[in-house]
Amino acid sequence: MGRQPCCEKVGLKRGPWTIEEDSKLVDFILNNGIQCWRLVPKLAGLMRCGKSCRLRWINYLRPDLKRGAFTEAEEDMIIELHSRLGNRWSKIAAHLPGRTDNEIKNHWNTRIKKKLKLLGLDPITHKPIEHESDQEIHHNMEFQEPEDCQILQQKTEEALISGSNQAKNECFVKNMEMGSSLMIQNLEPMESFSVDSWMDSPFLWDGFSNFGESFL
DNA sequence: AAATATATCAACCGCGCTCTA
DNA sequence: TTAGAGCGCGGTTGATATATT
Repeated sequence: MGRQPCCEKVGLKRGPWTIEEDSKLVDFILNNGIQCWRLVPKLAGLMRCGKSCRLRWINYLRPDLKRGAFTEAEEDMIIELHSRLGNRWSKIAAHLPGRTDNEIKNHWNTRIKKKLKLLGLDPITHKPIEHESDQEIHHNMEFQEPEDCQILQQKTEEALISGSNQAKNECFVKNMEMGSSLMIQNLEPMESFSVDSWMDSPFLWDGFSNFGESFL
């Protein structure tokens, strides 16, 4: 026998909130405060469950919420806190006034995780990702279409000659995606991008700044 | 311009914890 | 002590927006 549902779901509205619903909820909470979430929808005249009201208020309607993109300082803080606290989003959110656990969790999953991976860091342990063993590299290469490798290698060389940072970065990301450490090692101008040293490369950081918002 | 893929984020779900009778 | 109610949390889903082909 499972746990009983938090409320009678029959006849309850679900999905995105309307402006009218939002204003009903805000009006009610500002005038009455919150004693019991289960009673809020009934008293506020909403066809929602208490849980849904709570979530809407906490994640969207609270007047103290900060809107807009995360700043670099906030991102750094999230990374630092995550390294200490793990996926305890509410604990992390407690250190970032105006940000919700849901918002931080979403931002982590969609952006910061990728950013860390590109920096060669494991988003779970926050440690540098281990080099693939030679065996694994060879294994990967076996499953790589040789034509694809050739095309990528050619494009990488062209990018290096062209001097375009954007082109270089595109090729670099593709190289990383293909897990083709061997290809990178085989290209003399790209040697500085062995996993050991690529994080220190001015080329890489220039590239990141060029990515700007689209990268982050 | 249309179709398809990918990214983003609001909202939901279910579990576990805490409180209370 | 225990069972049930309510709340909060973290994982997941799905709708929408945006980018790419």
